[in-house]
Amino acid sequence: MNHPDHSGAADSPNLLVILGPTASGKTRLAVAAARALNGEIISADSRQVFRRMDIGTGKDLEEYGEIPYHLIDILEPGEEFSVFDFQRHFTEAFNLVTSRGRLPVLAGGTGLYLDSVLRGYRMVTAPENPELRRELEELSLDQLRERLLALVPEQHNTTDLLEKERLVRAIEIALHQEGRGSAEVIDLPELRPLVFGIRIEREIVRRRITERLKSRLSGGMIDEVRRLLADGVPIARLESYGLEYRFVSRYLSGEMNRNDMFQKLNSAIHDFAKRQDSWFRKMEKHGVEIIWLDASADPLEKLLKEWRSREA
RNA sequence: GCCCGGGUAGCUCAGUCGGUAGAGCAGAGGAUUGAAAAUCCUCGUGUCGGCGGUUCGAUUCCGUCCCCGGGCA
Repeated sequence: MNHPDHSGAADSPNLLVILGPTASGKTRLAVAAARALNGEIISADSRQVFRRMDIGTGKDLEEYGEIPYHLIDILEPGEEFSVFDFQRHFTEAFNLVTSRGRLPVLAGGTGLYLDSVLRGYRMVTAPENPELRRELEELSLDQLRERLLALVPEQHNTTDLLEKERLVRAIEIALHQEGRGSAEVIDLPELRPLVFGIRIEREIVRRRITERLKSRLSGGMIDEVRRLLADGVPIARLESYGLEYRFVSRYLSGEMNRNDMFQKLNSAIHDFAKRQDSWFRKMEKHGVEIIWLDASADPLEKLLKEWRSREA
C-alpha cells in the first residue's frame, strides 16, 4: 500500500474532521477513515481527556486497534482542562502527526473545542495572578461584573457573568491580554480542513442513547463513579463533568433513587444531543462547511470519495 | 347485570360555582471564546370520550351510550 504524505501539497486538505452528536458512531467512522487514509486520531472530547473515566465518556478504546490516538487519557480526573488547553494540545498533536507524514483526523462532539480550532479562536496565555485574585476576592458579584464589562465592553462569553470564579478568571485574562501584545497567542497551525458531520434522525439517536445507557449502567458505570469518589475526586467536580458523572454521583449520595437517576440522566443526554446539533448549525452559519453523511448509508464510502476528490 | 371512581396536551394530572383550559414530565428551537457532556434563554389549541337535552352560551349541569379501574352479584 502506498500511503500519501500529508504534510505537503499546497491546497489539498491537511485535516480530516468528523463530528456528530453522541451515539452517532463517530469513533467507528473515524477509525475506519484513519485506517484507510493513513491517519491518526485527535479527539475533541472534553471528558475523554481524563483517565479512568471510560464507561461514562464512552471511550471505546478497543475500537481503535492499531490506530494511534491523541488527547485521550492525558489527565487525572479533577485536573483542569479548558478550550485553551485543548487548542494547545491539538496544535501539538497536529504537528506531531503531520511530521510523521500521516493525516490528522480530528473527531469528537465537543462543539466549543471543534469551533475553537475550525474558526481559529485567538487565545492568549494568561497565568494566574495571585495578587489580582486577592484583590478581586473582596468584590461582590455586581462589582466584578462591572469591572469585567469595563475591560471587555462587548462581552463575548455571556455565560461567564454568573459565578465569581468565572468572573475572576475572565478579568484575569482580560487584564493580561491588555498588558501584553499578541506574542503569547497560541500559534495554531495552518489548517485546510475537510469537515464531515454524521447526520442521524433525532428519534434514532434517542433510542440509541437509551439502549447504550442501559448497558452502561449494568456494565460497571456506577462502580466507575464510585471508584472516582473513593479516589478523592471531589463531588463538585463530578457534578461539573455533567450527565453520567453528575447523575450517578447524585444517585450514590442518596439524592435520587435508581429509577429517577435513569430517567433524568436519559433525558439529559437526549437534551445534550440536541445542543450538539445546535453547535454544528451555528458553525455552519459562521462559515464552516460541513459535508453531511447519512449514518445509515455507509458513511465511510461517501467520506472517502469526497476526500479523494479533493486531494491534489 | 348493579354500585362507586375515572375518561382534559405524547404521558401523569389540575381546573372551569356554565363564558371553549394549564402545570409537571416528554418534545422543539436558540445562545455559547479559559469548567462547555458546563451554564443560560425561549416555545403549550387540545373534537376537555361520543351523541342528545337545558341554556344567549356546555369541557363544566342533565340524560344516554362507549371505554378503563375497583367493588357487589
